[in-house]
Amino acid sequence: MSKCEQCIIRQFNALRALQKDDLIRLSGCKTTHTIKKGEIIFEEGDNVNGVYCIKDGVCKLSKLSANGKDQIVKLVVRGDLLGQRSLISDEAANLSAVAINDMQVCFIPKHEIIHDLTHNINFSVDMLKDMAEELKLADKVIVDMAQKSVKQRLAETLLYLQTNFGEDDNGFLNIVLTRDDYANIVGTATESAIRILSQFKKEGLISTEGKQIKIENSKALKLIE
Amino acid sequence: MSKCEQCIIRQFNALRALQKDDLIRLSGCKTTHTIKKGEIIFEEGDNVNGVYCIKDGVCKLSKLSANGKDQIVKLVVRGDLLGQRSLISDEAANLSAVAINDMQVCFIPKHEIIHDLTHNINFSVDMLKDMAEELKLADKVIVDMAQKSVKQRLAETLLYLQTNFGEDDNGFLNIVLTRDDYANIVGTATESAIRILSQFKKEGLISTEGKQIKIENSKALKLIE
DNA sequence: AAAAAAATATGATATTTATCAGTTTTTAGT
DNA sequence: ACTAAAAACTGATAAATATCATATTTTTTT
Repeated sequence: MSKCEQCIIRQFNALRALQKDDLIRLSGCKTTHTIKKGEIIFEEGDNVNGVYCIKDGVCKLSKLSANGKDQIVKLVVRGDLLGQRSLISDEAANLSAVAINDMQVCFIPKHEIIHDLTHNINFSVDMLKDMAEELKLADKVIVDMAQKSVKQRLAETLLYLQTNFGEDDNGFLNIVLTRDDYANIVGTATESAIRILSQFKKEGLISTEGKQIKIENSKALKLIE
Repeated sequence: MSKCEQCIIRQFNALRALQKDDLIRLSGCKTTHTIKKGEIIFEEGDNVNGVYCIKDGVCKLSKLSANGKDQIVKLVVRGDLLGQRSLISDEAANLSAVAINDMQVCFIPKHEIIHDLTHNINFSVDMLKDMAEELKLADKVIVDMAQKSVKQRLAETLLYLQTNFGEDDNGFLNIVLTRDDYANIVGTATESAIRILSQFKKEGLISTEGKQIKIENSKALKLIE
């Protein structure tokens, strides 16, 4: 089993603030898990009882709305923590987490995190900084949802995926989402998302091969209105 | 000048975690301000250099979108802190803050807050809890924006104002917003907000007298779809 | 490899929301 | 109290988006 002291992933989140002895303690109580694509990590209302540190893979954080549609609020990726919001508020999960592809995660029990939060001020301040960044991003999403068209949001989502996940040797986005996921990220009907992607394809902005998407003209995508 | 040690407002925010000697120190460096309705407290891009503790009044936190419309992200009220997000991230303001009615605020310089954040773990954890709560609310707004109709959002906004600001002796909401503000909260065109309010009036769900709004049938408002 | 299921795609149409243009009412300033 | 400006309102129309129906393609299961 890998050791927290030697894990480089922690540099990407608040765990970077921990010292060697803390990390050794974490190593002793953490559990490592493989999560298959499509598996539910936790659902709204679940007691999470700890924090996941994402070593590899991606999951979607979503919330079920009254009309039965899932809204994806955030993609959680390698290096991110998962579950810290609920842990800090000491509440059941507010969002559901579902794996988008195969994942490797470490689970750190709640009491260990609480211990560090209440004894290591660097850790709590770093956690606070991470949370402040998340809040800023959430505010941006609110404004985009309220003021931009579905087409603009879908174009931005594609560009976001390009910059954050990169492209493979053939130029396809390094993350594969269903059309339904795209719809649930931009907040529209699945048919609408499909239609707009088809339109982008016709206009030569993207090309597709099954679920895979290649961005052909990112400049034009940025100019969509 | 009033003293932080005796101020009850701090019970509503993270400042509750501070001890008497910290509060006396704050009292010595804080400044008290009266802000008139419509005045700008800070704008996107400004360096805020501290945190405002709202003693009275309400302000809107908004962001200008590309199409020139302001999106109101949050109403900041008595007891709330203002400016802490930017301070923690050590960035210029991400949102603008404008007074919706006359306000009384205390301004606490940045270095004092930083001092407490890095020396008082109860304070940083409390700040973290407040921020986690804000993030949860922001996530809810994202889902509402994405999945609910303008009419639903406007109905919910009215109910939110009723529960959070209450009503005066005549039954009018204890907060007065312009139709433009309503539009900027729900993320729609001003005319659309006006039109829906008119419709609510015709249906007997609300009544109005100038800018003042009275909720006549909250049960029916909850059932809007 | 065949069958079943799921996902993608497209057309037709309905509904929602934005935009433009103009009127009336309210508010603020002198 | 009068005037100018701002805000609220309404109608007509255009544009965006959702919904329903159905066909096709892709993926999964047997």
